[in-house]
Amino acid sequence: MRKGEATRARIIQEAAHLAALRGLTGVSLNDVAEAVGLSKSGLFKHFESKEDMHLAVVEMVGGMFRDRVWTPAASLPPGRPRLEKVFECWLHWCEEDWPRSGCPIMALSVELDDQPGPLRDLLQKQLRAFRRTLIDEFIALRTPPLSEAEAQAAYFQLKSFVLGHADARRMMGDTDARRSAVAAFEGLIDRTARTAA
Amino acid sequence: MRKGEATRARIIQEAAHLAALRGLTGVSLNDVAEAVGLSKSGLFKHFESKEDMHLAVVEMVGGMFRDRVWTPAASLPPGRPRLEKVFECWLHWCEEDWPRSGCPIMALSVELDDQPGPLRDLLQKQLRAFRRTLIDEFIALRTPPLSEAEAQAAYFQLKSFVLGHADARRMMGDTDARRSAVAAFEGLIDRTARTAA
DNA sequence: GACAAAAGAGCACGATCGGTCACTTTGTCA
DNA sequence: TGACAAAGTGACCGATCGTGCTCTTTTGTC
Repeated sequence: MRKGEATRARIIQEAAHLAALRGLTGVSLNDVAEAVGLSKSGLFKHFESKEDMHLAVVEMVGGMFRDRVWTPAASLPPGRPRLEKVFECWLHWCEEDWPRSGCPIMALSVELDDQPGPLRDLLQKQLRAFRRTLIDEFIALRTPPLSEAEAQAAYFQLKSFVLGHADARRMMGDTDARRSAVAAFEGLIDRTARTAA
Repeated sequence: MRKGEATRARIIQEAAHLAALRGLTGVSLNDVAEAVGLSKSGLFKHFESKEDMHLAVVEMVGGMFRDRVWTPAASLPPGRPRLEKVFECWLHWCEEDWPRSGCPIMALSVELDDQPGPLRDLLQKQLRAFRRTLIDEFIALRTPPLSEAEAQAAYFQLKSFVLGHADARRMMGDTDARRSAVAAFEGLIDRTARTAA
């Protein structure tokens, strides 16, 4: 029981890393087995099928994201402190927690966004929950509170800057990506917090 | 000679569409052959290998992007008119030119960003050229002209909003994605054009 | 209308894909 | 410590992968 859970976690971790690198489609069970030091048939003691493993990957990555990006901010006061912490942790997640591969959630999003099915549904559910959380945080950024529409617009830009940061850094090799993203975000926060009473 | 070029173009077109849907890795030569109504061995009269076909796809998509997004703007006056036209055409490219699959360049970017090789190099070259063009356009947005750093920052945000638009629309099913993107972009242009003399 | 070249079909190859099964080894707990 | 389930292995399955080969059909040219 104990041993099994540990190797299962290792499998998921390796699969997530490889999937972030080459996409779910680009990773075979053999690749994962080799990376984790197991025989291919050994994997099937932990997962019923490849798709079952994919689901575990999405779930694990979603939980890890929450731990690393939201949890550190949750203990701060609502509004600006939390939002700034989330943004900082999000960039850190992309750069440091997945240094070789980039954020697996972004890779999975692009890969799954036009492939209906339980995998896409699970990812979507997690993303929607996080989005809701951050929109509420934007609402609390100002007194009087932001309208739902204003907060949604602000979240759109926040998420855009995270995506832009990843694109600039990874695809364009832009070493100033973080600076650009932080500057854009600070401008957004300033404008949003300052808008007419 | 003539006939061959036509089918070659059809192959590339189908391959690009399928690759935008499922990624280059997720598309087999059989898939492409079937989509274009050809036998698998027939493909090899037009391409030496799968990677050769991938290169043709990247090149063709890059040229098409330039035609659909930059060319319509190039005939307008420099600065704001061109930038607004580019942004509009870019969203149109994502939504209408690739309605089922989404923009293939974004899909390819995420798939290739950590896979060194001629494919990634070619894509990067095209993206860098376009980026340079738009940065120059931002520089011309205002008198006195924007500094290189200011223009780079503005381009970072423009590209971010395009990425955010695709993510919101395709992954999150946000039907207001275009409105959010346009609003964010207009804000960016206004602020950038207005900054201190 | 002959004819070379181009376009494409059909088949077969070795490798690898996801997955199954019978078996051995290892860990857990009474 | 002994028993029994869990963990892990290796051989193997049918299907599909990218690619080469030979052959037929189509196309453009003189």
